[in-house]
This record gives sequence, C-alpha cells and structure tokens, in this order.
Amino acid sequence: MAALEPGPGRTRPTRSETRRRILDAAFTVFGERGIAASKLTEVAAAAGLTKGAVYSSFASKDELVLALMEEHAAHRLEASLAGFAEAGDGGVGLANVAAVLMHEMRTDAVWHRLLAEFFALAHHDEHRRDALKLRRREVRTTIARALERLSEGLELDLPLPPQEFAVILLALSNGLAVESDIDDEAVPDDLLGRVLTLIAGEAVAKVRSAAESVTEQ
Amino acid sequence: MAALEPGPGRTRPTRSETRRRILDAAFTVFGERGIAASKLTEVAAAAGLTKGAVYSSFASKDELVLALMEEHAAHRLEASLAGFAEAGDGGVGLANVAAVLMHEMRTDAVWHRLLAEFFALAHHDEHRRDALKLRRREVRTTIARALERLSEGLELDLPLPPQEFAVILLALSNGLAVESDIDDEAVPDDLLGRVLTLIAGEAVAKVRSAAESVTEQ
DNA sequence: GGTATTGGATACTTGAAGGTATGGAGTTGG
DNA sequence: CCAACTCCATACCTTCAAGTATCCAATACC
Repeated sequence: MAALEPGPGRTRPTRSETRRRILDAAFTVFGERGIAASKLTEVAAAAGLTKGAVYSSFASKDELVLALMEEHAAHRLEASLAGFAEAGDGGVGLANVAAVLMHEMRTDAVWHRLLAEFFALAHHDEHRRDALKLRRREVRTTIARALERLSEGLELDLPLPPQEFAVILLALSNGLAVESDIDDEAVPDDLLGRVLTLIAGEAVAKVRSAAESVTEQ
Repeated sequence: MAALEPGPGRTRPTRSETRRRILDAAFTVFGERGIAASKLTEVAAAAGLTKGAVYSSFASKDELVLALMEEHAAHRLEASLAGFAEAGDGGVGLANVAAVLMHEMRTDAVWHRLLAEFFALAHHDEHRRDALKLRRREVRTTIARALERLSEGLELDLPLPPQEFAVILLALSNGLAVESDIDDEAVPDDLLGRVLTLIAGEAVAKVRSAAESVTEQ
C-alpha cells in the first residue's frame, strides 16, 4: 500500500492516481470479503480515502466492479500470453504453458475467486451476460491463435481444434484453481503439466525431449 | 411446482412437506437471482409461503443456504456415481463417464452456478471453509474409489493416481460447466469425452473397441 | 493573483432486507 | 371436546450500506 505519492510539486493526487488507488484497494477488499459482502466504505478506507472519493470516480458500486474486472482480466490475459510466448521460444512447449498457468493459479488465487463470483453475478443480468459472452469468445480466440502459433513453431499437431483446446485450457486451469483454492494439497504443482502431456500424447513427448536436448543448455 | 398436496385427511402440510417446498423454492430462486441477491421473501413467495414459514424451518438465511447445498450436493454425487456404475457395467468405460458428466452439466447448469457462488461465499468464513475442505476430500475419495473399481472392472490402467484423476475430473467438469454456462456453443457435447479419451490414451481405445465388440448388441 | 473549476470529505437520507414478536388457525392427546 | 401445542401469517423493528447534497480546499486558467 506504499502511498503512490503525488507527483512532484503537488499536494494533491491526480484523478488517475486516485482511480488507481481505489481499484487496487477494491481488488484487495473484494478478494478478502467477496464482492457482494464488501462495503464501499471499506474499499475507500483501504485506499486511504472516503466513500465520496469513490463516488467521484465511479458512478456506482457496479461500475467499480465492472471496471476492476475488465482491467484485471486484460492484464491476466496479457501476462498469460507473454508466458506462452516464452514457453514457445525454445521452451518445452505445452509443458511450459502448463507451468505458466499453474504459477498464475497459485499466485493469483484471489483473482480466480473474484472471477468466479463475478461470473455468477454477471449471469443474472441480460446485458452483462451478453457482454461477458462476447468477451469470453475473444479470449478463447486469442488463446487459440497463440496455441496455433505455438504448435507451428514446434511443428507439433494439436490433438484438438485450437478453439476447443483453448476451452479445455480455460476450463482446466479455472477448475484446478478452484480446487486448489479449496484445498491446495489436492493439486500437485505438476498435475496440469502431466495432464496436458497426456492430452497431447507422444507428439509433445517427442518435442519435449528434442527441446530439452537443445535448451537444457 | 405441482402443489405437493397435504396428506389424506389433512388441511395443513406437515413440517417436512413445508421444508421441502422451501428448499425447492430456494433452489429455483437462488438459481435465477443468485444466492446473495435473493431475498428470503422471494423464496418464501415462490414456495407459496411467507417469511415466517422460512424462519420457522430454518434459523437464518445462512442455514437455509447450507441445508440446500448439503442436500443437493449429496444428490448430485449419488446420481453421478450411479451413472459411473452403469458406465462400467458393459459400457465403454471413461467415455461413458464423460457422457454422464456432460449430461449432468447440461441439465444442471443452475446447480453448477450455485456451487460456484457457494464456493466463493464459503471461502470467507473460517469454519465453513474447513467444512467444505473436508467434504471435498470425501467427494474426491469417493470418486477415486469409483474410478478404481471402474478401471479394475475394465482391466485398464489409469494414467494417473486415482485421487489425481478425480481432481482432474472435478476440475474439468466444473470448468466446462462454467464455460458452457457462459456460452453453450463453446462446449460441444462430445468434447469432454474426447479429452478423457486423449488423457487415458490407447488404453481406453483398446478397451473401448473390445467393449464395443461385446456390447454392440 | 484572482476567479472558475474540480475533487474529495462530511453529514445526511432512504430503502431494503434480515430478523423478531405475537396471535390465531389447525392438530394432537386425553 | 377441551386443553396444550405447533406452525405459519402478519406486523413490526433494526440495522446497515448505497447513494446524495453540500461545502471546502487545492488546482487550473486567464
């Protein structure tokens, strides 16, 4: 929470600084208490501000929630794709993709929990549900494209159409995140990796050993 | 909603009849509006009763939610295991397990949504979280045992330890349920089956063709 | 530097939902 | 058939969080 000091020669934070503080605080508080159970006053307090500040930057609690999810989801996707790209560049392919996802899942359990609650919330609102559907399609397509690039780079045939593989990847990593959030001992670190290897079969195994002989340095 | 008539020679429902009505109504309303967003008055109204009736049968909203989840979860697990057993008796093994799960997922999307919201809610309460953790372990163990029986019956080696396979099964089916709930076109009916087949590899393929030659009429 | 503007603190209103108290109709036992 | 009891409807209370109105002080602009 280290302050995010106002710019030089300013005693007052800029609008966007305040907005940031509120979003960060919202992430923390929502993650601890849950979205529905969180009061805007708590969020404001966690940001070192008051409710007035929140309503000055966001029209309503709903708007704050939406803004937060939208922003954070974008970040997450970006980070994952970056991880994928690295995995492709001389990594061991899907096994590294698994490692990336597993790491995200561990370090960002809070986010997965928020996402789950948000999905549930969004479902009960017509417009929000449609928006989520579209957004989700974009995400799947983006992931599918990344997988295609990855498989081409590794000269490896995916055992499923990219779109479907993307769905599986999303479902598995979300599902495992939930299970490990409930009981972390239930999900060994390398489980996702092993499963993906099984799914992709010998194709990956071949590529893996090839890649290892190259990169194991 | 078809009334659940009072017993013969009675103008007033018994306690357990009322309890049932309330639980059923709660399932419906929670499913439509979400747990947090549902008012007890709505639940009561949906049951053709009033709030007083609810508080006469359940100590609090929380208790109602807990009772509902506990009961319904037990039903679901039972139903799934029954499906597994059938799948084992001369079926095509894991492929049929997948069919069972997929069917449940389609016909019980509401339940999966409730479950997701409940997980999120439960996480913020110490005792409830621990209880959920224990319960979840039991579920995993039960499934793991069922899988072992299944694999023994089919003389098929599971590609993962039963406990881990159980986790994967839970994660995949929950994850896919979420995705298909957001966008049903994203999850083809046979996707889970194909993935499980990939995971279990040739072992299943072998057994499948063997089983088909036996059971194909 | 003075004036308009903006951002956020304070104090208030409001509505809604969880929970309670009580009475009365239905039920059971003697 | 009457007394004790049970269960639910009605009416009420209380709490509490979202949202609003207003004012003060720090900025921006001329």
